[in-house]
Amino acid sequence: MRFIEQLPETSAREAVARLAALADPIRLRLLLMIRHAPTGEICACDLPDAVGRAQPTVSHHLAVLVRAGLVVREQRGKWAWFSVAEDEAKSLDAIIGAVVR
Amino acid sequence: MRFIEQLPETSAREAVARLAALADPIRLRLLLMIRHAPTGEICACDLPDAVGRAQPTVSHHLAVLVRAGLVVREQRGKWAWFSVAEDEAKSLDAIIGAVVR
DNA sequence: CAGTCGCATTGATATCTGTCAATATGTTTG
DNA sequence: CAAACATATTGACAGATATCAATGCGACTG
Repeated sequence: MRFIEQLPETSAREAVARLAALADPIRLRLLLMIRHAPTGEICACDLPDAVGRAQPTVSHHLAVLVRAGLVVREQRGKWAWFSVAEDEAKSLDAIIGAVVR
Repeated sequence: MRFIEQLPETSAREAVARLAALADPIRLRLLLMIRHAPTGEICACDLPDAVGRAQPTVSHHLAVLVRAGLVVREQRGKWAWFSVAEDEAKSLDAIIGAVVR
């Protein structure tokens, strides 16, 4: 582990971006629902009701998670399915375990 | 590990608060400097120069870290010293290790 | 005890973010 | 292909946040 002062700008920005993506209650809930889904993925159609936000709001939050590279979107027919990015699963579990009491 | 949907409101809020405290480039740098300081603590007097921000700005960010419970402030004579909260060190290392590439 | 020094607080401002209504886009189905 | 449906995008707005100059407040020091 290097000091962040020595990290290239882009790595520091990406680290903050990942943290910022998690630092919202709705996104954290979305991410945990996806992470713990029995099949490993969740249909976007279920999410607005699940988190109590309007459809565009959920879409926005999902876009943030995808843009941060934490979540992957797959269109399957009419529906969009979201799963945790494979190479992020370990990191996410570590972060969540460290941050949730 | 419980699902966050089942967590009491306050725990969810605290989790997000810890993440939000880290989700800023200046605060992340401050925290890493404190965490990696040879003596385990750093004098506030060195920080504005170290991160390239004005003194009130740094004071503000330090206050955020303290309020989130990640960092402890100790007044020693004229100077204020900051160290990582003892019970947060492990969690912080886990988070930082998972988020910094 | 008056002056200086270190840091916090206040106030002002610009930018960012979460939210939803309205609308657009793309997919399925009749 | 037209209608219906699922999701994304746009636009608007309120609230949060990062920043610094100015100021306040303790604590040392001469």
